[in-house]
Amino acid sequence: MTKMHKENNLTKNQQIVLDLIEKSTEPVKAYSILSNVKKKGMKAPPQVYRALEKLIKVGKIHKVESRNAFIACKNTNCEVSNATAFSICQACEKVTEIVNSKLSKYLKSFQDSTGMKYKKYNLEFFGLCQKCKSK
Amino acid sequence: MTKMHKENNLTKNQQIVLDLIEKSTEPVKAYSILSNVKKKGMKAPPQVYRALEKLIKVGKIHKVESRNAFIACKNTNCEVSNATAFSICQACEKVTEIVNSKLSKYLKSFQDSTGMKYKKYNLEFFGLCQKCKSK
DNA sequence: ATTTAATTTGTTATAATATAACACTATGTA
DNA sequence: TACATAGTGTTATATTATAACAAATTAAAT
Ligand SMILES: [Zn+2]
Ligand SMILES: [Zn+2]
Ligand SMILES: [Zn+2]
Ligand SMILES: [Zn+2]
Repeated sequence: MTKMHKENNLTKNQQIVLDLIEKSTEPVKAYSILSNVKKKGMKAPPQVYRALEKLIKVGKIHKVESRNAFIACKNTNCEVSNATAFSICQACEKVTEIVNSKLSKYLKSFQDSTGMKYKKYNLEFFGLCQKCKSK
Repeated sequence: MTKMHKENNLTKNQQIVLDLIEKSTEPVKAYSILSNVKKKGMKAPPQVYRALEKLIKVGKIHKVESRNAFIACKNTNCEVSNATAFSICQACEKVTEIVNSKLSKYLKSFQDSTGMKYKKYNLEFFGLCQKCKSK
């Protein structure tokens, strides 16, 4: 069969899932993805979770751990997903990826007392967004 | 009935769950807690999850989001759980709470470009611990 | 071109994590 | 007492995620 993807090296299923996540303005949950891609032929959870796993690996998306949801990367694939930071509104659940080079430099060079060297971090900030704050 | 707790204001179930988590040297999963407290009379998931919720609220324990597991606070209840940082070994899954005032000061005062003010953060670092690094 | 290895797929089933709902009990305060 | 708040025990169910396996596809190597 011919190649099934656009200009990158994603497979058909991976591209379907990525397209859906990129179109969304909010984090998307795995089973919401599943129900939305059934019309495209993806029928079962493993198909979705496999695509998600690959997309995370290549840095196209991130998992928002505290929400069990997935969001498209807005930051040049976050050096393959090893340095992620999010801002989460506790009222409306809006999630934004934080792009801040000072923060990422600080965290990438962080050394704890045990001398452990980190390869990766994930940071989630919680609060109220402008909109919710002014209500 | 008489008071069911030790010197704090935890209930019997909350204290049972806290004792178990504090005794553990590694993060504990909810269903592992459940199976270990059945002999103490806690029989169903909601009993465990309610205790966990309260313990998190008062800062006695934290949830390690990327692992869906719970760990006792080692840091004066982290100002009621609003500023947490963990070091996670990707090989042996050892998890340590990071106590570092420079880091917490930096993150507590962090301001992003949207002007959103944060009430809470959770940071998870991933890498190899000393032991696993030298293998 | 044929073999090989690595990856991805489709599928069924099931595991693991977490919450809803409801009647009831305990506790603290007025 | 009466009231409000919080916690309990229980059953059922919702949500999130993975195991396992046969088949198909792809990339690379001979
Ligand atoms: Zn990113
Ligand atoms: Zn908001
Ligand atoms: Zn703590
Ligand atoms: Zn280790």
